[in-house]
Amino acid sequence: MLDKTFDPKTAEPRIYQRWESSGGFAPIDDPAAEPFCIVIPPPNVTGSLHVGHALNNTLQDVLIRFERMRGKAALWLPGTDHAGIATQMVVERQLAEQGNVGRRELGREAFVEKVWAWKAQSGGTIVRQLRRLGASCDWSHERFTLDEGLSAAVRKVFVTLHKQGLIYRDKRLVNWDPELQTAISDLEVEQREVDGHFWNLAYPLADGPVNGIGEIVVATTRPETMLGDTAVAVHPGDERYKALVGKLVAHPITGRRIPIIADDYADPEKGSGAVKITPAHDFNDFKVGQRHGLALINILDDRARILARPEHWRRDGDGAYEREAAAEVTPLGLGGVDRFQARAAIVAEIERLELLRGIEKTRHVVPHGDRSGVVVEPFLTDQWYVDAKTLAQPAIKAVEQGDTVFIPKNWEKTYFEWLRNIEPWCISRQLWWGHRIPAWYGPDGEIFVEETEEAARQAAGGVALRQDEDVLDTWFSSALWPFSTLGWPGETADLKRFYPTSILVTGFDIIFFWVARMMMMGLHFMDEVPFRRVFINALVRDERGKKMSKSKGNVVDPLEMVEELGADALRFTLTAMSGQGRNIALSQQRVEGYRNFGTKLWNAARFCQLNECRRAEGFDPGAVQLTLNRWIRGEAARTAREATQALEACGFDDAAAAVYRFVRNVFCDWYLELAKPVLNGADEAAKAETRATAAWVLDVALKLLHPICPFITEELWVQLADFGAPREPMLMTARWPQPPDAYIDAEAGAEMDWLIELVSEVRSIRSEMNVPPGARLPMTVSAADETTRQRLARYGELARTLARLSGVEAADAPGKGAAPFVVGGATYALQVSDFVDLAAERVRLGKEIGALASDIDRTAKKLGNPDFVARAPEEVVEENRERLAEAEAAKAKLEAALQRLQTVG
RNA sequence: GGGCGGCUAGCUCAGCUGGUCAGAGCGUCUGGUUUACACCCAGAAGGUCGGGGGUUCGAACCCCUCGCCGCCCACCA
Repeated sequence: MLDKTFDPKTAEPRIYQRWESSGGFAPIDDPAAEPFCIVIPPPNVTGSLHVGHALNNTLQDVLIRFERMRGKAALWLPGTDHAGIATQMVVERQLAEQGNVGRRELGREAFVEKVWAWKAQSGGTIVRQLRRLGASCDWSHERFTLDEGLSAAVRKVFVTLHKQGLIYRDKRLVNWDPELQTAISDLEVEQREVDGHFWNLAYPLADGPVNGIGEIVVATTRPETMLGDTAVAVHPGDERYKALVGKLVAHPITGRRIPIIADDYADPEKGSGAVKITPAHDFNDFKVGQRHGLALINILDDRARILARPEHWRRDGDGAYEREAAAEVTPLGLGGVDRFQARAAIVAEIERLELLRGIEKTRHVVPHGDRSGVVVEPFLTDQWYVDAKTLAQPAIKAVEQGDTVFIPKNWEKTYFEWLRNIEPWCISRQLWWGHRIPAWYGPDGEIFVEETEEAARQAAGGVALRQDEDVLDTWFSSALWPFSTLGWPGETADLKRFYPTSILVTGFDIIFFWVARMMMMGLHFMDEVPFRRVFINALVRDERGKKMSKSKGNVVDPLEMVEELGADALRFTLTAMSGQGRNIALSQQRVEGYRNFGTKLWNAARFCQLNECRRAEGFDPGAVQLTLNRWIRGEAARTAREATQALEACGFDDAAAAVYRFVRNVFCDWYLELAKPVLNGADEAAKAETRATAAWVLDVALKLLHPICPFITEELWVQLADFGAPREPMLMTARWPQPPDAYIDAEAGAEMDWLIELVSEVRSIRSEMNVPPGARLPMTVSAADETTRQRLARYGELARTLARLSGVEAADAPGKGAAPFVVGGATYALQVSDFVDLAAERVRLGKEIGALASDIDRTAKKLGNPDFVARAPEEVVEENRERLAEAEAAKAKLEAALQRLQTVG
């Protein structure tokens, strides 16, 4: 016998153990089976499971379990990401907390060893948590972005792209994070709005006033960058400054003579119309500098402190840079001073020189590093770039053609927008944790890009080489994930079988970071999209629509919920709430509700067990006789169809709602209740059929629920293994139900609907009339049509039980002190005379009649409109006619009843 | 500045290609020892579908407009 309740805390880990040791997570070894593959969005190896992971992985597991049960060779390929910057930062922080020497003092090798140690120590956490959630990943396929195979793939891709000219080294401005002291990509820059100032600075003309103009005023929010100014620009059409173009100004601080140039970039509408040009510290100015052949003066070191000796660079016609001997020494003793202190010092100096022409407060957006949170500097360095523009073209085309489809589709717009405006991707990072760039430098700075040091040495003719110090952006290896994890560059059976993968499930926040780049790399190296569909799941947020984050303290810990209420309950909640394109606000109450649902299911199974509802050998649901059983078999078929279609279309919430409703509101609320009299009755044949049907329906329900709440369903499946005819030993690998549509029996459906309506109507009146629950009431039927008479003959007994009636008698009209109501083709009257408050009853009838009257009114008006009758489809018109007739009949009956009540009263 | 999404019962949300679409869950209220389940059962209340205009025989659903809210991209004169 089943226990009273299911205890997820002890049962779930036990069940998971059984699944895992069964080998059932691996794809079935049947060459004929259709492959279905999902690669997991690899979480940070040292991370832990948050609600977003819980949602994302629940949905993947639902799909994998669904397809596995449908007989496909389902592979859910798990793994983790080394997460370069994030992990390195964690370990650095840890070193600091423990009072150890820092990364640089420790040295590269020792530091990387520390990171591996940290990975060994905490790397298992998230994987354990995924298991706790019930994720049916094939752990034998687990990969890590820094493992040997994936590292080989990274080297191969890098070298190949380099040889194809799609990866190159370039000196240009990058987003530089002075805290982490590394370049970061555009995507890792976060624009934050902050308070700031416009400082209006006067630059005196170097050779005296022109046309009476002695100075030119520029505005800046970053006065310290003026140390790197190499021009002042005005708009070519700006009459005010026309005469000044070509003249020189004297740099207020350094005295350097710099030209006034004409360039469209200067906006006459903004400020004074003149703008200082600092090519080495501003992306726009960089372009202006290129157009005008300006020198670039780098004034910052890699921690964004002012250089004592600025670096002067000049670009020749081939785009090569040449360092000019720096004549200048940074004035005012600013060498080595922090950028913000320098800013204050410069402003003070300008003020002292009486060249400050005003300060305005402003709010403006300033780029910050998304990891470090500090202000990012445009910084002139040598970095490796991917020619993303070229790789993007096939990626755009593939989605345009529908080779890969986004769900919901509108995310394609976001995808296109980014790819069509893509910039070169800076992939080198000045970090130590990651894939070291496979490039070596010869004594004269020649570059050799090869997969191994040995190959590079050979290419170099055997001279001593020095490997590039930098590592690759984490997302570089992530971009290869769909094929590198399947064994590429080896020509493995997995790769052949499972690439392209079936679907990617991820959040919209990494469409650029990850999805687009996987598309680019997948198409380039595999000549085929990496996945057929991309499902963008909702983002879990707090109640204010804010992203959950540790710093805000609004984080819900999914594992706490799992511990308290079970993984099934959390999974059901997330699945049911996963409506597309929406945010999910997780509430404890909601999860409790689904925990309760699990208990409900458990008890339904217990009921079946108590009533000897064993699976019958050779049972054919298509052959059942009883209306009740024909009805529930049809409802089960309909639900199976709904759930299947919903899951095929990633309608997770629809699937969850369909099976929930079926189990709770159909099977438990009505079928089992209606079955009770049969099960307790004397008709042995009916009893046997009902028992077999109930057992069959329960199994169907367990199967349909399994992808969403795998634990409790598996437990019931196993505990009922010996309860009747044998079936598959494990639910996880049992076959998904596909009851034929022929099981749907319209006649049985109509009769049960009628019975349900009749019982509900009686219950409603009893409640409204405050009839004591225990009281059995007589009911009369009048003006019953043939159908009703037949149905009453068949189900009167059932109705009596469920509605707690003492009897159902035919009568000419509702009797005195009776509460009338209309269902189908008859008027019923519940004898509530002992309890009824006549006034209340009049009110009730009045309300009913009123509702019918307004419905009649609306419908009649519609039908009275010649345009409606003429233009609306015939079936819609007919539907309205029927509706009107029914409402009018019902209203007439109730009015007659009310009339009688009046005279009695 | 460009773009996207949202605004439907107290709360969180379903409502696909316009015609039973005004719904669900939770919460609230009322009443319940019907032998599967109080993690339960039965019943009820509650919304002029953000405002305005338009198209249509007919609009929560299409168009325009306004108003909030959120997000993404760009932007340090």
